[in-house]
Formats: sequence, C-alpha cells, structure tokens
Amino acid sequence: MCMNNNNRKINDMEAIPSLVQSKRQIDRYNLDIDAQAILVASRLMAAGAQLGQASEIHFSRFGLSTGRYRVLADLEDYEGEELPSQLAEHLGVTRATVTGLIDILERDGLVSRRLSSKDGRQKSVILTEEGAKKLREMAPEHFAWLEATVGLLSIDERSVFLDLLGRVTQGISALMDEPGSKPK
Amino acid sequence: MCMNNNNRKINDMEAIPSLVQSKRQIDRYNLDIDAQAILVASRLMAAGAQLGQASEIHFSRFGLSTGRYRVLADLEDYEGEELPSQLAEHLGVTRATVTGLIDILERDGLVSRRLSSKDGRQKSVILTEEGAKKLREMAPEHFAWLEATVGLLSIDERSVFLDLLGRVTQGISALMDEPGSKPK
DNA sequence: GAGATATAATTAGGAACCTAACTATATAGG
DNA sequence: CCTATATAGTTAGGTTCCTAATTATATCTC
Repeated sequence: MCMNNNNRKINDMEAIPSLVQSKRQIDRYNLDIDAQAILVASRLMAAGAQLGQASEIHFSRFGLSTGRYRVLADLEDYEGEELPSQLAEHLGVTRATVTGLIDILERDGLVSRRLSSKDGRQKSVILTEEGAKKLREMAPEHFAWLEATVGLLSIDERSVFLDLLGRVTQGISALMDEPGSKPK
Repeated sequence: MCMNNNNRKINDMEAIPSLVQSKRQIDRYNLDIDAQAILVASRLMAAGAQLGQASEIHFSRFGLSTGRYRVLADLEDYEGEELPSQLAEHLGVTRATVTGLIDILERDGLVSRRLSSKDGRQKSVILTEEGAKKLREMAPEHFAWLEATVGLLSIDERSVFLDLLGRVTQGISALMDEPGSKPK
C-alpha cells in the first residue's frame, strides 16, 4: 500500500552498465578500443559511487558522515592530535574541506581546536574524550559493516582484488598527472 | 620555484590506507575482524572517490560533467529519446537529479524537452543534433581515456577484476537492503 | 631589519547529488 | 461521475566536496 518509494532499490538493476552497451558505443564510432576495458572502468565507477553512498548512510546512523568519521579515526591513529593540514593530507581532501569537517565535529564536542605555541599560523585539532568514546562505541558495528562489504570474497580473492585495485589506482594517478594538464 | 600548489598530488601518497593502520584500528578494540578485509574496503572507497574526481576533470574538458555525459550517452543508446524517469533509472540517480542535468543540457542545446501526447504528465527528452555531434567529437578521446584507466591490467586480469568487483557490488547491495533499515 | 614570498587556516561561492514537498495529470472504486 | 490514490516531473533546501581568494604568520633575501 504505502509503497515506501526508496528510489535506490529500483535502480540497482538497470544502473549497471552491460558489455553489450559498451560494445555498441564503441562500434558506433569505429574505435579501436577494448569493450571490456570500458565495461570494467564503468563498473568500477558505479561501484565506487555505490559504496560512497552506502558509506554515508552507514555513518549517518552514528550521527557522522564518512569524512567526519575519517577525521576522528585518523586523529586516533596519531595520538589524538594533528594539524588540519596533516588531516587533509591523510584523508586526501583539501584543507578547506577539513575546516568544514572540524567545524561540525567541534560543534558536536568530538574534537577541539587549540592554537599552536610553536607556529602562530597553526591550530592543533584534538580528539576529545567524547570523540574517543564515539569511536569506541561504534567500532564493533562499523568494522563488521566494512568487513561485510567484501564478505563475498575469499581471503585469496581479497589479495588479488587488492593487487588489481592498486594498479588501477596507479593508472588513474598517472592519467591525472600528465595528459590533460595545461603546460602552464 | 613557483610551486603550483596542486593539492591533489600531495595527497596521493598518504591518503592510501595501509594494512598496518587497519590492523592497529582493529587491535585497539579487540575485534574479531580480518584486517585485510578492512583494508580492501577502505582502498575500494578511496579508488572509487579518486576515479569519480578524475572523471569530473576528464569530462570538464568537454564542457560536461560525468552525469551530463551519461545522460547524452544513454539517450544515444535509446534512439535519442527517453523519459526523464527512464534516464533516472538507467543512470542510478533520482528524478530530481535528472531534472537538473537536463536543465543544463537543454540550456546548452544538447537536448530538448517535448511534451508527451500520450500522457500529460510525461515529457520526452530528446538528443539534439548538436548533442549527437558532441558525442561524436569526444568519443575517441573519451574512450581512450576510459580504456587507459584500466590500462595497467591485462585482458585476463580485467576479467578477474570484473568478477570480483561484481561480487563486492552485490555484497554492498545486500548490505543496503537489510540491516540498518528501520522496520517502519 | 624590511620587503618579497611561502605557508596555515579560513571564508565565499560553486558543482553534484540527495530527500521531501509540491503541481499536474491519470487511474481506480464506490 | 467524482473522490481517493498513484505517478511524472519539478522545486526547495541540505550535504559533501571543490577552487579561489583572504587573513595572519613565518621565512628568505638583500
């Protein structure tokens, strides 16, 4: 009756690109391109987007976002204190983004900011006791969830996947450095 | 000298989560979780985000975004005419998002909207000649780019990767349906 | 030591996608 | 027929992350 129209579910079928589709696209323009390569790249993008969305939903159950959780976890990994610029580097986001993440975490009492005594430009970000408690509380459920995402893969398969994934990542990095960049 | 501070590059090293880091996190809470599973999941998320960003940069060279390109490509796959709701389903995004994508594509003359004669609620989206031309023009470079993202993998490895990726996707889908949902 | 340059964090504004609410049309039941 | 409900598309507003400009401090060079 109520229909509870969860748009996400409806898509799951059609949203996955097929090999036929990739082939058709390539054939249309007579390109010398491996259709399977296109398919793999397309599927990886779809998987990445899917996992990203799933992750946001997962963390929202704890009142966090993916980014804000990663800030807390990274702080925990560095004895509860880091500079915003270090966080930006560890998380792979810009400093501007870190500022925003910390604004909310500070508002919620999970971290605090402190001026550096050494360098007047710096401000330390500190994991509060409440922040540490949040991490403790969510750890079992969070890690179980993370493990479950790759739960359909055997141990050996995970190693293989990790290796292949690493090389794809490397390929993308190489692609981003060289080709489209303006020489300036 | 000039330093050309491209933030993206700096991160590439540190942003990748390591096995040690995953292990430390799990050990801290004495959880019975496979550290490698955590690592694989983390890396997949990082790779997905990276590819997503790379994709936006790639398409911006043609004056498009990833989403808007996908609209054009999907239209081409369906004889140049679709309903917004079909596009939403094929692309795996909401109808609201499709409305926004089409607004811009229409403004740029790459698609047009037409009222349906059958159903007064529907509006067809139509690929214009200019839209088709855009696709033709960017095809060689675009598909070469897409192929290059998986260029470091052999043909056989691509098959394996596709299989493993499929099972991860499946795992995530299952995870999103059942566990955190409120019974309502 | 004073001016040019580099760096740390922030602010302002933009892009992509989301959910929820709204408008208009269609369809089903009494 | 005519009210109740479902559906198509849109609008309004929120989230996440980005780039570019701003402010404040540090460092290098002459």
